[in-house]
Amino acid sequence: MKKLTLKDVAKQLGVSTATISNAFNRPDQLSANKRTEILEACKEIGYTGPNRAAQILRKGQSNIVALVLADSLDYMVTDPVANTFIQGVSRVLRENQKHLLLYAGDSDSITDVVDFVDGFICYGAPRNGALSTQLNQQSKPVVTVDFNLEGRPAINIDNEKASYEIAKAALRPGDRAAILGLRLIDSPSTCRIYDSPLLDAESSITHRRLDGYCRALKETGIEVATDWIWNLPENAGMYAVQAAREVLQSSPRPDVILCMSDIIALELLQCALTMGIDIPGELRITGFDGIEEAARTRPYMATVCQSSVEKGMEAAKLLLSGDNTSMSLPYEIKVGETI
Amino acid sequence: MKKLTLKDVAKQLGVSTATISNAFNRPDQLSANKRTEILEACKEIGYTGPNRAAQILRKGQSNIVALVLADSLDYMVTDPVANTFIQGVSRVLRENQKHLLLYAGDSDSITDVVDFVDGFICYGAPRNGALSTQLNQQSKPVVTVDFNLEGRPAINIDNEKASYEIAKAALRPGDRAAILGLRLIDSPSTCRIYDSPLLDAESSITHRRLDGYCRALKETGIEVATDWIWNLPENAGMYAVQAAREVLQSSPRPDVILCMSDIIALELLQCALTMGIDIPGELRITGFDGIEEAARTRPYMATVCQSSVEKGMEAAKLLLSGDNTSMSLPYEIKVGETI
DNA sequence: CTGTTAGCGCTTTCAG
DNA sequence: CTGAAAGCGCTAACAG
Repeated sequence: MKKLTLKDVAKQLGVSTATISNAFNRPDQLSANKRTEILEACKEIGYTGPNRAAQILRKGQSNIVALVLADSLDYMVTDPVANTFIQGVSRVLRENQKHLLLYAGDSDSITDVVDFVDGFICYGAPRNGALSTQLNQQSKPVVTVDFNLEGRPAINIDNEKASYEIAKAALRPGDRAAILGLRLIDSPSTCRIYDSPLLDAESSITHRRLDGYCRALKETGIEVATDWIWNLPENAGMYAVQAAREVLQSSPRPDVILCMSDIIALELLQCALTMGIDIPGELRITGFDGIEEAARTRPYMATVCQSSVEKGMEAAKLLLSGDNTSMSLPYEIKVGETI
Repeated sequence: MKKLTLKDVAKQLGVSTATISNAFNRPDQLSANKRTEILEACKEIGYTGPNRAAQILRKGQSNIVALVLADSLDYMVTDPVANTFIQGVSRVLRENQKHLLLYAGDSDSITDVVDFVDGFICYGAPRNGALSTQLNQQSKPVVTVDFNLEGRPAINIDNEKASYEIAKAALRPGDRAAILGLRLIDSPSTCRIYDSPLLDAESSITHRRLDGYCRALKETGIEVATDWIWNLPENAGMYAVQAAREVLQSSPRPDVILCMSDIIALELLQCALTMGIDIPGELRITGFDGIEEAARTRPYMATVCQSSVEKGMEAAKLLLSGDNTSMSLPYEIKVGETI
């Protein structure tokens, strides 16, 4: 049995195509009676409504929102921070009957979808920088998160300030301090940064975090050499373990280690405990993000809690509202038991 | 500046629309020279290729695959098992230039997307049973995972056998045993099942797991009353904590607790350790799934490892291949340190 | 309130 | 290899 078209149905019911269309899309254009009559008849003969593909072309609207993630879905989908963000987004989209298309930030271009999605939420700077340009050149709404695109509304937290505050809480004068950073330089593996050229030093949030750490360090009278700053290419346990081992085996060992994510901090904590290091007696650790697992761990991780769910919800709301107003979301310093 | 259409471009370049279309879609229809010449000219004037919305309508193909999850995205997106599955799916889709649309299993219907997606991967029985019917009635390819749909290819592991084996490994004659189950009955909160009507007893994989446990229990000469079987509505820590408390406070306390997921088992382990219970001396625990966190925990969880990444990859491959052959994937019993 | 009609932008036959 | 033309299925303006 071939799929029914609106035209078939109109013929069968002996009314015009406009009437069928209106019955589904514009209730005000026909009497309530006629409408329910038509809708029932449609149900009876198995017509579930106008073909969406045709609607998309005709209306220029698909009810699909693309969520452009910073990196390949492969990485992103297992990152707990990204996940809670997606959770927030999906909650609002669902309320508004929109659908969610996941788009990888290392894709070649957005041309595959730009013609039919209703808008973009861009979570973090796409690994492929060309996407940023393309996103900005097209005319559909874009909301950026943890990242800025000229002229587009953005949602952020104050990463510099948050990092400054958590570092201040952890540091004591005379400390030896190390930093486990994220995407500070362009390297495919865990390594110390030395004087490698910095990656997106102007725009990336991890550089803002570094700025915050550095301000706190300076104020406390502590210097950190670039061989005490590690770079992880991705926020994944596997890279964190390597960095954790390297830093814990340094001699002399640092008194404080500032980590740019909870994943990193947790892995470090695990390593340290295994080595029999007393936390926070011999070593203080701070994280960033406030993921659930960080709260489950004993001792509780000192970290910056940002509500990713809310971030996601706000991003989706902002996109759907069409507003062009950026916003800065609150965060919370959780002192925990590791400093 | 208005967006260019294929027609505009054809006029500007002084060729027919068919030629432009062919240049983009069917290289064999024109000389290589002409083709690159056209493609370059297009790039120059800023035409990135045929409008996708129109292509979708015309070709009946969108390169979008819908992943129908068992429940709302809200729940699913933070479930580590689901996430690794999505990871697998996305990896294969990306290789094949397909895009991923996440679809909630508690949606009202699939009509919003059925007209334009190229196919469906259905991960677990959708909470809204109507979706199953609709999926089966439409003509686009469907692959089911951890679940069966008449006439459609399915990917599963042998849940009954795996559960039997892990239970056998954990049980000793004379044990008192309890079960922490998942979606066995229709209840919105954690509770014992007693003799509530079972939910999808025929088709659900958690009932297969229960079958496996029961076979092992019987063989070992152990009886488990229905007030020693708990039901969790979702695979989430919050429900697990409640069940864990209830079961650990039972008196006499069980010697073995069989959990239908690692999330449940981990939460139980945590509770037990907090209460000072010796694992496995005073209490043995088994999980199911083999999530990463279960391997990070000390003592290591005894569990059934199934590779969700592979499941996802196989599901996507199967969908794209158009084959109609179901498959059963291997699993591995990991004895761990909790039994 | 209903029917007619011109496209939305493209693909693909078909004749040249 | 090219150009003309018929739709894919629908919506919305317009005239009745």
